[in-house]
Amino acid sequence: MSNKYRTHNCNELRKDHVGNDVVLSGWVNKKRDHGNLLFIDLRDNYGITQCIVEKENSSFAELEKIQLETVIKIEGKVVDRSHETINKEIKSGEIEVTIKKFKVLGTCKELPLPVFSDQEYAEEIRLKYRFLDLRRKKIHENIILRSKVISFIRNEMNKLGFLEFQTPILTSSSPEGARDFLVPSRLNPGKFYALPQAPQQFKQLIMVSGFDKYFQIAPCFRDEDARADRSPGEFYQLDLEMSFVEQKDVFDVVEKLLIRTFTNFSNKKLLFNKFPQITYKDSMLKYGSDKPDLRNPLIIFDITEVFSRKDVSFDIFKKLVQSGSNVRCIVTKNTKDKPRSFFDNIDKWAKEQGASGLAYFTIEKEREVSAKGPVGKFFSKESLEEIMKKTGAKVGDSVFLACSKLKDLEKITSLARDKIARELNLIDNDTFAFCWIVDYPMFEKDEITNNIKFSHNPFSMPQGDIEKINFSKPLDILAYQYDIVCNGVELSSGAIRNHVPELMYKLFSIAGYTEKIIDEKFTGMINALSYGAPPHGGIAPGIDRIVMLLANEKNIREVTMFPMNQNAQDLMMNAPSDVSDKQLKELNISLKNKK
RNA sequence: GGGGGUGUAGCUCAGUUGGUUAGAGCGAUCGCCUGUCACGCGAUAGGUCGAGGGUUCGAGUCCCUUCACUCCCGCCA
Repeated sequence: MSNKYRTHNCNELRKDHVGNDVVLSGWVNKKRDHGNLLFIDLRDNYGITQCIVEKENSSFAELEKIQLETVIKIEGKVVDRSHETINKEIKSGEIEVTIKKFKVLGTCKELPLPVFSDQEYAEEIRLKYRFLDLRRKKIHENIILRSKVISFIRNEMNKLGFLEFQTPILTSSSPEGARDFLVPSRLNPGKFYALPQAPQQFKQLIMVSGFDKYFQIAPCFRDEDARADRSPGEFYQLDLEMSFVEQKDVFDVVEKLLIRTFTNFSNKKLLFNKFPQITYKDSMLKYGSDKPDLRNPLIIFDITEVFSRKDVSFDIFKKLVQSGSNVRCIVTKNTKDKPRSFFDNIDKWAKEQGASGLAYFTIEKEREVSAKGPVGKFFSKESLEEIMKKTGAKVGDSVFLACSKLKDLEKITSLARDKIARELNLIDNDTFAFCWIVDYPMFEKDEITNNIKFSHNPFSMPQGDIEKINFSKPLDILAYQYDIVCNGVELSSGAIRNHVPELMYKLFSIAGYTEKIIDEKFTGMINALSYGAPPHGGIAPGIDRIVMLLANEKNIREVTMFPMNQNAQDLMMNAPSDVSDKQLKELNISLKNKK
């Protein structure tokens, strides 16, 4: 491509072009002014070309004063650089362009933040001037990576026989799940659309419509509070659904896709080429979480039973155990020589996390096995041997113990597992460890109300023979519901769906929904399932988190072009904002507390 | 809704036990400089120390309130 702005881009000229007259356009990345000789690094999306102008040139004075980040067009000749002046850092470093003429295409005011700099700077200013921030190398490359990953995934999905469809953005609010974003309807006063939290019902309807395999890079909207790995408001999923499949068929497709994507875009090793499948129950016990980081070799063991032994005199824990608490522990290998401060810091850290601390002891053996450390004296030789048998701990290892009610216990041991591994440097940052978490329970008990509620997706298929499910023990019902986790990051969840209307009514009734409510709230779905629905299932991996892992970023805003801040405000566009009285009137809305 | 961290020049930061006129680097402006690539050298401008209140002879520093940003908990089928 050659036009009045450029004959080449800023990463195109090489030794072969020496002698050519060229036109380049781009941003003034950097100037180096030697008084009678001026270097200008001209930058565009593709790279940098060093341009040079000498005092004799009539443009010299003007170029010398030009503000960084001004957009200019230069006309000049490509010249060879002498051997000593070659810059190996840039691809065009063997040549430079002597400027004959130049023209300012876009002026630039004094910059609120430096573009050419590796400095970190305040989020607020970055978001307000996102267009400047996005010029910076790191984030510019992240956004390009994101584009490439999405395009690669599209291509792979097409190859796997999936069809891409768009689903509505203005849809109906649903009673389950996160808080909805609502959109008032002008033509239907007093009624609201909701933005989709996911195209869940639509993708199932697509299956009922007979399309067999669907995918979409789908925007999802949930009005929940932000986290480092969670944008407020909106995010993207690779939403996919397949008909006439079992769980393993979904797994095959997704494993194939993720392995291809991750090997294509990262040099990190995959710890497992076949993703291990861990049941929810096992994961909660061994890792204290349903999103375990399997790069971390530490495992949590339940040793509650040990605290009913007569030869254990750890009375605080024993009393707690009697009142229904559990004891779980983490064993660290060969840590007998770690300084006291190592253990105490972890105990102190645990207290900061809101736990009552982490007790610890180290197993030693002179004549016989004994435990050293503040609580070591409470354990007899035999009780230690039982712990060693249960946990695989050996002489020289240390045992960290926590005791509390199950939910708190899972939380603190999960955090401790991560903390201790980081302290001991046990996590290999150059690997990706994927796994499936499977066999989620269909229901759980609401801790506050004590009511039975859906633990995940209410449209999931319960496991087992439908005729034989024992609905009187809902908490024992497992679902064909699964998550993918990578390096402790929850990448997606999915399920084989319940396509049997009678079963759906039954399950919803357990969670407290009458037939009338279901008919009202899930009209489209329940209706569709009554007209010949195929068995189907799917999953929806989070695009943003995939790109985060590939870009090695801890914050989702580093892979999002125009993110909102933690308070769900777009500082660049000034959203959300006030609207006119006319707009409100049209929508039949009056504000309760107007400023 | 709750807890932690941060807030000093356009940007990144320093600022001791509360003590004189609040500093540095980058950027900006002006000057010098022909081989740099984080060019170099010299000078100048630039401050509501987030805001408000309090303690004190005296507050960037201590206390209270509040705002903004951020991390976490809750929340996220």
